[in-house]
Amino acid sequence: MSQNNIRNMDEFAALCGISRPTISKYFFDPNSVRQSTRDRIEAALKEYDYRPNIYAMNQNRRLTKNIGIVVPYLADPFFAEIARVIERRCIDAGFTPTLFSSHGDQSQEIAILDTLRSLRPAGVLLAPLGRASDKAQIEEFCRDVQTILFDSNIEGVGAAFVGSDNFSFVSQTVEYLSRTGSSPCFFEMRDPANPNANKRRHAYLEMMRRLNLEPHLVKIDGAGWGFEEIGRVGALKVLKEGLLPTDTVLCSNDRLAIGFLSACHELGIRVGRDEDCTIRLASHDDHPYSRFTCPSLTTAAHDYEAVSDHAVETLFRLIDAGGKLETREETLFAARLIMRGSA
Amino acid sequence: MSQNNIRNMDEFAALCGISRPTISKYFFDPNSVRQSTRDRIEAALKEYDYRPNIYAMNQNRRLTKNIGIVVPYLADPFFAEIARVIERRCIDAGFTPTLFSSHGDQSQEIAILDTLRSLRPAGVLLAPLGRASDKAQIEEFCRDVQTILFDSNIEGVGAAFVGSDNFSFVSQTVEYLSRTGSSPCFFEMRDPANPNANKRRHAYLEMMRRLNLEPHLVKIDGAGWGFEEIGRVGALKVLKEGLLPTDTVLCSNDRLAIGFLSACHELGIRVGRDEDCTIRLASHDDHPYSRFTCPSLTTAAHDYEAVSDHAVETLFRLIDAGGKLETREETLFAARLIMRGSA
DNA sequence: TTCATTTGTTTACGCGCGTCAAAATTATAT
DNA sequence: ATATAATTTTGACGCGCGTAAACAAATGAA
Repeated sequence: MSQNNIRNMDEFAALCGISRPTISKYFFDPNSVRQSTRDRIEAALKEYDYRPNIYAMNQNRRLTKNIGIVVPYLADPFFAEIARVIERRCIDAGFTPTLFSSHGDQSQEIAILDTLRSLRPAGVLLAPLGRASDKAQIEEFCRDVQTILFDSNIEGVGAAFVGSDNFSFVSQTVEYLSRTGSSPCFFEMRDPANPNANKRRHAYLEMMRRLNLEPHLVKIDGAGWGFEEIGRVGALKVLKEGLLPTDTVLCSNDRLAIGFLSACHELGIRVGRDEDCTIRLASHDDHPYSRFTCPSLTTAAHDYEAVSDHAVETLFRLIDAGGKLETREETLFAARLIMRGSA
Repeated sequence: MSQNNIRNMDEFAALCGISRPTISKYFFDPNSVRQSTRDRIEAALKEYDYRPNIYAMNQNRRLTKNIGIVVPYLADPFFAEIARVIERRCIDAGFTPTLFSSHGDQSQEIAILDTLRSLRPAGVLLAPLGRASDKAQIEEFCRDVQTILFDSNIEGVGAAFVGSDNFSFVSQTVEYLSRTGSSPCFFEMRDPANPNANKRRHAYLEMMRRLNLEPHLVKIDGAGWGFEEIGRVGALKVLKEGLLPTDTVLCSNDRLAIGFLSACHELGIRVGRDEDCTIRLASHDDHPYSRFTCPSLTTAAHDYEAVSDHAVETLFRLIDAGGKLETREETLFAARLIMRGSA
């Protein structure tokens, strides 16, 4: 490894014995130059460890190699996990991902889109806040920047949507709970921030209809992204006032269920399928912590990998196609039922 | 709002009726121009919503306005939370933070430092992996880039360190547990990834010595960042084999404790201070989920805000000082004992 | 009003690289 | 070997802005 005296691409090109335009071409896409020249460049690269100035690179490129990843709430390990996988895929494909979290806040989501615009990214993977999103602004953003939506859909916005099939989640849990005991009521926020919540409610109602069972919706108050606390407070109220219509509860998502379990423990109510338990509880998402709750949560799991992979892959197709897919694709992945202690 | 036809700073300057160098100055620091000109620029900014090209800006600036934030493991809500606060502070101060997670992996940590180097940031806030870090590489990085270490210290590396006072954490929990019941054993990983773990062990031993109590270390196997699972498996083994020397357990951190609780539940062991409980459990960190465990966790809380604020503030001082503080500062913040159900 | 000080203007250059067109070279196929 | 296609080189320009120096204008206190 020699001294790193190389100030610019010209000097590096001279050391390689290759012209600068070719070097430039190589850095945009290593496969765009002949194998033999690629080898020579990479040998020199190893010896002198030169790296082109990213600012100068991106200034005049039609398209940068940046990819924006936006999640609504990074403190939720679900999003942290999915962001991790997506990040990995982008890097492996030669892109530079940048991670943003809206932190559950509309103004921050808008600010992120603004920042992204000036980054001129090759593409963006956006999981919108949902109900709290300023849809007009997102729509406008998607007109300017190649964007794939994930997790939370906004009809007609973005080049494609990749997410989980909420009906698959709920149908499996409802079917399982009904088959192995009494049928569940559905525990959810009155005013859910995430549109998936609405889809899940509809799926619950539909499944109960199909199974010819009477549906019960238990709606609790609360706003924001502190779902555990909302679930805990809501469950305390419901349990104390005896408002629970069934002994089997299906939570809209795991974080609410975590709060529900906390409330049960506070009240000395045992949850699970043992004889001394009075409540069965199940949920959706397979939150990273759901296997460590007490009891561990029976839930329906996202196919993280499939969602991440397909979102990234769709974005790459979009980029390759120069920003146009024939139609706006919507891809939904099925859930996998995970049976644990709580139901 | 007019059309956004403005292609560059020259055009915007013309529309303002102000010279381009002054506009340039304004964008580097709005306070560096006279109030009256600032007003004129901002009025024009509102009307035409021009934004300078960040790539051209950063290409020739001595110092960019970028700040890198690096955490070891973003799926841990503790780091997600601290990153959120730091991000906010940076934005408010007119900087552009970029968040990176090493995902518990040395090679990724190194890759991040490499990326950061070419971003030429004004400063970096780095929480190293700890034991898994390549210290030589980090040291070299810190020589080139203004860096403040946080959470996990590396002696002598970086311009300053900001973290929590592990002795404060452990002394409070040990004192509390010993005062209100039998004295605790210390439950930890045999080979902890984080240097804080070692500090906590020493603090435990020191506190037990001071209180004239016999210390007991319970070391469990496991590697990586899946602390909950490591704690669960370790606790299962310890509990099943009757290796627990006391009925009071102090976990090195909350994530291990979450695993411990899970194991207890599996084995039908009740945890808490009620009469029918056989184990008391406490821990450290005040993990965002620790209030929702069953039972809720008695723990020692980080002063998130203080750590974040002071880290950011120290970095700003460093930047203002042109990259040199008189001495390498190490600032530790005390913990706050949070009494909950588990002990 | 006067003079020193702060602030803004003019002019001009350079940063590091993208990109283009035409020419030269190399690889591949016939 | 020759024709054709693919790749690289040469030479040159421009991107959008930072920055420096010399000068002009505005400000503010005496």
